[in-house]
Amino acid sequence: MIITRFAPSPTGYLHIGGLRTALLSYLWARRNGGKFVLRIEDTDQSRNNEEAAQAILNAFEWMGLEYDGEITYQSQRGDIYKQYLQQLLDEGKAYYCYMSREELDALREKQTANKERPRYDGRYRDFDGTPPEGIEPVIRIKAPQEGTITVNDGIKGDITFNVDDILDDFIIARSDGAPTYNFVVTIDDALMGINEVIRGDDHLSNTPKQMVVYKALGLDLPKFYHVPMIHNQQGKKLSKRDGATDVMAYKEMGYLPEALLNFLVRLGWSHGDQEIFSMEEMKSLFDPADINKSASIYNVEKLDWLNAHYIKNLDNATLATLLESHDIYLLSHDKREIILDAIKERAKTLQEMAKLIKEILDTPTEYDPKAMKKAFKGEAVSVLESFIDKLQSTPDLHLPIDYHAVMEAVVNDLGIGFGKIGQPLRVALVGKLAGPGLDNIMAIIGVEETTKRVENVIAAIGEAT
RNA sequence: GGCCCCAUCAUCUAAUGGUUAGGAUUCAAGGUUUUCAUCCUUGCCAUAGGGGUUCGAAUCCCCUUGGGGUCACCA
Repeated sequence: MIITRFAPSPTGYLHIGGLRTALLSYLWARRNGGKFVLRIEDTDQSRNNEEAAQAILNAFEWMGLEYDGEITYQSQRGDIYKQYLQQLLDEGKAYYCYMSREELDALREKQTANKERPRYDGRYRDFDGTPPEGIEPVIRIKAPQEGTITVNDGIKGDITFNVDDILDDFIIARSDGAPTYNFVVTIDDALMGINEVIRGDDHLSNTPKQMVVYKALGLDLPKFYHVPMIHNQQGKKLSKRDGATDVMAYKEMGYLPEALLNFLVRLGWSHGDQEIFSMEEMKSLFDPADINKSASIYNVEKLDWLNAHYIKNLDNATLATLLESHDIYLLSHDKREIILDAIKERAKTLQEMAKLIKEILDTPTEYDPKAMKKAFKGEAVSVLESFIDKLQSTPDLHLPIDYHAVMEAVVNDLGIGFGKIGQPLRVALVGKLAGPGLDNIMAIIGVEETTKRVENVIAAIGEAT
């Protein structure tokens, strides 16, 4: 059975790049009927906090990503790590190193000055003398000192490192006894039965180290997939300065989870010419082996297009529910269907939808001067007056077609084109020259409010002249 | 700087030795729409450069250039 994982360190919110590797791991597990587990890497006490872990969970919930089993917290597994640390010590595969930070720094400085690679020189590797006083030792692992290590990556193929270029006896436990990242990741992945690791390729250089730990512990290696990074417009790794990187910020901006997931799965992966993927399709089609080797640039325009697509295809009840977090309450509004049908093809985000709905529901408080100038030349005022008369004298106005009939009657009576009434009426209703169909707007706000808005604009024209 | 990775339209990608290099987003034009948006049609735009191998190269090899990642008692 394939078991994948997502292992964030809770130092803040869930990052969009993290969400992507989580999604890919999730999809691959689901496609294979395997498991997708979650591990919180909270070993660094000073940087972690509970809110951050909760924020990650919230984002998972919003996205609809379900993990299997219980969450593993590294902070609760100290005893396990100690046990394996002791095992390596007992087997002579790791050792105490009494070098002080100052000595280490000095060594590194000297090496850098000599244009050598900064590395630990192994001075305590075979030490059996009396340890110096007053030094709390770190534990280092005996890493191979020659030869090569090859990572068999499922995306990039075989990558061979020269041990001499990249390794030294790296620290697996700090002087306070706390185990380090490359050590605990290995133990956890192995103990949790994770056999397929899908992670960002910024981890590629960690992999040889982790392989050293796997080997020392006699554990089976998982299959690795190192997914290329997401870059910003400048071609650099996406960072906080690049705008929205917090997954939950997308909720606030009015993006739908399905749009964001669809967008992320298509970054670096494709299936023929298909652009739209439902969750079910992703689960049955995604394969990490098909991921591109190159980094991809994060491009909001495609996300906007996808989001608009998903909004258009959402049913109105769901839409109304979602809009409540954007201060629009339509669930029991009697014109709900007309409103949403009129708006949902015009917005890229829920936030934008909310704005457009407010523009219809709220009486305009100001008029775009350019629109006024353009709409109110010639007989516009008297056309509007005729329209109001007709409106008042027509009974049973409910649906958009009813209002449309009134407009039609007026243009026929006066022998004018639709534009002659459409433009001034539009300015009266929403204050500008763009927006949904006039018949829809009037059906939503009703005869009384329509009349009021027309009277308002006529009054405003009177003031202006 | 050492090591590693990468390279097809502006962007996301397809084409696993033979295609007029395809699709999508963006942009532009036209149509539909009283307007705007949607939608439909059309258009613009790419194999980084140089050498090989081959009847034939975006595809395989080498070099160059460019970009990225990583080098902690962080994760």
